[in-house]
Amino acid sequence: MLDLLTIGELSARSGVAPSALRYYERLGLIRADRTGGNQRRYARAELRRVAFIRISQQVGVSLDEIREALDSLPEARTPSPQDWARLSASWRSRLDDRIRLLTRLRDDLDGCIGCGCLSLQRCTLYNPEDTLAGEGPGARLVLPRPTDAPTPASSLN
Amino acid sequence: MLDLLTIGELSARSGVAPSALRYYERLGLIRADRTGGNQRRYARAELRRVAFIRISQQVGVSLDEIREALDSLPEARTPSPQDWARLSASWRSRLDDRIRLLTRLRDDLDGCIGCGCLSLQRCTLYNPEDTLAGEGPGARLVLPRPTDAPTPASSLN
DNA sequence: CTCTGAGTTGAAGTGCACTTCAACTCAAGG
DNA sequence: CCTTGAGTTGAAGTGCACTTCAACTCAGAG
Repeated sequence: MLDLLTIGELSARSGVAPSALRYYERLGLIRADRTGGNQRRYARAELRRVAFIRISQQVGVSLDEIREALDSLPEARTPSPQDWARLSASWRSRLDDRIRLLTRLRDDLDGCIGCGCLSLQRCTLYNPEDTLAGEGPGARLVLPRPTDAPTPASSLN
Repeated sequence: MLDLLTIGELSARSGVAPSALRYYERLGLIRADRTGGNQRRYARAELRRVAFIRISQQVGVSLDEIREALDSLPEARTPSPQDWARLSASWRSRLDDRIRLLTRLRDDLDGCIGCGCLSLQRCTLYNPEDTLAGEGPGARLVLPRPTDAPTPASSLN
């Protein structure tokens, strides 16, 4: 059966606010059919896209990159489990990197904070070389490299 | 020797842009003396504060919370290594939570994405119980909301 | 048919963490 | 003294990910 969802239903089932769903649609991350009265109707497959979006955000991926990833899904048919697995696998090294960074941070935190090494940029804790993009408002784990400051490498000379 | 740093020097040594340092000062995260000509001069101890700020950001803490934590440092004397250790310890459970979440995400990613469970809110991957506060639309799925974490101020006194 | 709740739009607003800008002063070398 | 680079300010701008708003229409129950 076709079983199309209203925006309210998709919101309730995904836990994502209707305004966010409309925003995602504007960015091209999800799509909706329209009724005669111009209301959105979502295929059930969109639920999976929304799930993928939210999970990807947790990995630290921007909506723009998520859109690129979603664009690689087949348009003709409903994506298969394999299609989704391929996509999720592409985030995996990113996830690994982030876990590594946070683990190192945790293991070094007590021993390192307060000691002299924190004054220096060469401390691995302070200056992780695998800096990643931001994660969204309020949840930024690793900040983008400041642009008008000298790079750490050069400034230590 | 007192060895005060200019904003440019602090920027170079910390890797943080001068504009960001001024911003931190406005928020009350760091402080500076002034020369007769109104230029900022930073004590060396500020370098450690900046380091703490950047590390804390990587843990996922907002500047506002970092300010609260820094406010708990002794004002009269230069903070000791123990003072810093106490502060860093307060981020630790947060870091643990974050690592746990990402690890689960990584371990479940391949197996779970694409399967039917992603359509459901009860999927642990999609809807980790330790981060979901509300249930209405607009409820953030994962962006770390420190509802359970002890506030730095209370936990440190 | 009426009523109400759910949906529609574009535009503007929010919050965070900064950055950029213009217009200006200061500090240090030659 | 002059020049240049570094520093100063408040105000405004940026980018992301949304949310809120006003004004409106639609869909389904009674």
